[in-house]
Amino acid sequence: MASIRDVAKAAGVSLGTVSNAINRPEILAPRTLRKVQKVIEDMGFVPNASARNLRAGRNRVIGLVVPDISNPFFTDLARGVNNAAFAAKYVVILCNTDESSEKESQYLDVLSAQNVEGILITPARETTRALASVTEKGIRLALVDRPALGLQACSVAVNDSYGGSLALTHLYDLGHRSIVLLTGSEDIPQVADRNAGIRETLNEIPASDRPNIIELRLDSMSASNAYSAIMKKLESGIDFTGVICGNDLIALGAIRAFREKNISVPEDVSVIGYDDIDFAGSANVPLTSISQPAYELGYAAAELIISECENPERHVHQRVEFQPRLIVRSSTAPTKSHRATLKIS
Amino acid sequence: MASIRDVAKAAGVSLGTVSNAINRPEILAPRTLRKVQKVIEDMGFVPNASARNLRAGRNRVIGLVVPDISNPFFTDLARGVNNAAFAAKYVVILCNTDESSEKESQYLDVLSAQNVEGILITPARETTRALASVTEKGIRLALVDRPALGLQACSVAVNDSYGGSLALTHLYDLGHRSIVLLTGSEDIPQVADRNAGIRETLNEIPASDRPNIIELRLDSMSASNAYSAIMKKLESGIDFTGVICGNDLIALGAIRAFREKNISVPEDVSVIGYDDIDFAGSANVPLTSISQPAYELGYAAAELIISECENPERHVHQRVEFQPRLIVRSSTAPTKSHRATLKIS
DNA sequence: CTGAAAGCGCTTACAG
DNA sequence: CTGAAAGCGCTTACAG
Repeated sequence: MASIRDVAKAAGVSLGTVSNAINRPEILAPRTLRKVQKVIEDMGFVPNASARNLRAGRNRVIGLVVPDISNPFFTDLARGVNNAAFAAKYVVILCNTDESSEKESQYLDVLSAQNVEGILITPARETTRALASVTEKGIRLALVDRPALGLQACSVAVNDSYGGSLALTHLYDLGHRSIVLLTGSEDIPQVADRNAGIRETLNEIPASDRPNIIELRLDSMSASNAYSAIMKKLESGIDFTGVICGNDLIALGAIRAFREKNISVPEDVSVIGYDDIDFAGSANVPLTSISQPAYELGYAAAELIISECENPERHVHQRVEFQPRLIVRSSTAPTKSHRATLKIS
Repeated sequence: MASIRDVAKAAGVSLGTVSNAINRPEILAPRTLRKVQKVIEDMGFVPNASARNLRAGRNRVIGLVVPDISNPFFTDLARGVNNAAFAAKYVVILCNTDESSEKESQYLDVLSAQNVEGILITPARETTRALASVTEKGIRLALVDRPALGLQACSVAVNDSYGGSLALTHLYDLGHRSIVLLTGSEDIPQVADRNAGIRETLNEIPASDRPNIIELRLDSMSASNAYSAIMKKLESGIDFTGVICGNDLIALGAIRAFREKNISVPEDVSVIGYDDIDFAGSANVPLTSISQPAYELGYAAAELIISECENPERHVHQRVEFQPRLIVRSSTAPTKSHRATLKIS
């Protein structure tokens, strides 16, 4: 590889002059500058980043650690992070942990060995120790979709509790009073928070009018699991008019089960999803869903950590919270009795 | 940040000894080694990567440039790249170009400024010049899902022409003789290759028995576009029994249109998708599709470029080609006349 | 087995 | 405006 010394020799100037041509072109005599630039161009010279970074004491690299990049939520998040980084001339190392906390801590070591300036992470449960040791090494941290739990770090999140509340309120307003909650394990913080939001909202409703909630837990939040769960539930008849789903795939699986049993959505049963995946709007029954601003979340997280890297002393840790939004499509409708009521009034 | 010099001072040894403790622990006296390791541990010391890389002349960083990380194909590809890199202790910088060749060339500059050792890229059309200049700078290249076009580079690809052939042969074997080809612009190389595969296979069939192909082109390969295109096509009646789709979303959109017109899939019309996305198996009508080994593609590409980085002189450029696979589910079936024929024989 | 020294490629005061 | 020199943090022969 050509070095700055080769360029200097070829251009007949000193080594410092070449460096100035690259970093402070305005202080060179125009003729000298042109001469040097031409040689750089001709040789295809690119300064050695390691040497530059060694001098500068920084490298404009950040790491992004996610549990599952195949999940559309994290894909969008990654896009947001990338675009924010690109705009600030930073670069992102992507680390996909496949939900394994062992792999997560290995990746943290890799990133620290790379001396990244900051790490954006949606940590697995119980990895606060590994994270604390990262911050001790002077690497800045921003937590995505998780509370900071006493760590010196910024965090960005979606208000999941509000998301749960949105879903329940929507069905409640449509007159639903018996609702299936079809979701995953409460070990998943997002699931727990949404359920908490649902319970809270429930308690604000006078007991006489309070919807009855039937909880069904899925091992894995997939369409096929949801299909089976609803098929099984329907064996004992149908004692509900609405379903709140943990994500859109669950909603699609549930709708398939209803259709197979000739139960019409939304005439007989309303179904609401979560995440508002790309496909939600093009489904057979376009899905009502809760949209999470994953891209914005990633963009904001990257901006936070980059601003911390650029201005460590002036930086104050903060928590940014985004609100999910209800997207109403065709999979939810007023209950029959509610429609009747509406006609009367 | 602590440096190797601080560690040496704290441990009461020379600077070279600390370095040896890190890089060649076996040559130190056990007592000295333990002493130094303890200090390293206590201080949370991490060697400066820039300095190491400057000495070593390499940094174990590769770049991955993709047009759209939201596309499940590229998401899976990225997972493969990441896992291969992780296994080889490399790290991946992710670059998402949003299909813009301007952004692509900016990213190439960024990556070259970072002095990555290699770049994996699915290039936009007409960027061979930018790529050539990258290789001139001594950065190794591997092309993903594109021919190398005279570049000094390895390449990995899926045999798209064979994929097209698989789809056509499947419908042909089921007795379909009038088939709609619902796909995107031939400017997209994959689309062009698949269509070429279809035409080739067509020509191998005796003219008397050769299926009639009706081509419909979509501006954008989305479910809603496909829905509209099929709705419009059906206005003039139904003169086909099968549909070959450019991707699974198109297939899902088409099926929705058929259902709305009370045309049953697969009894009246067979529909075959492409990509075998996660959701294909859980759709209302589980989709027959062509599966592309995206993860494997990424893994192989990363392995190729890493082996080139590790052994530049022994390396020989190569092209690795993967075969797509036909995944038969419930959206395709024999035509009615074919079923009759089967009964007779 | 340990320690002093050279050098990786660059940037930036500093003297001219 | 130009050029010689120091030093960023590390690794690795080399002498002891």
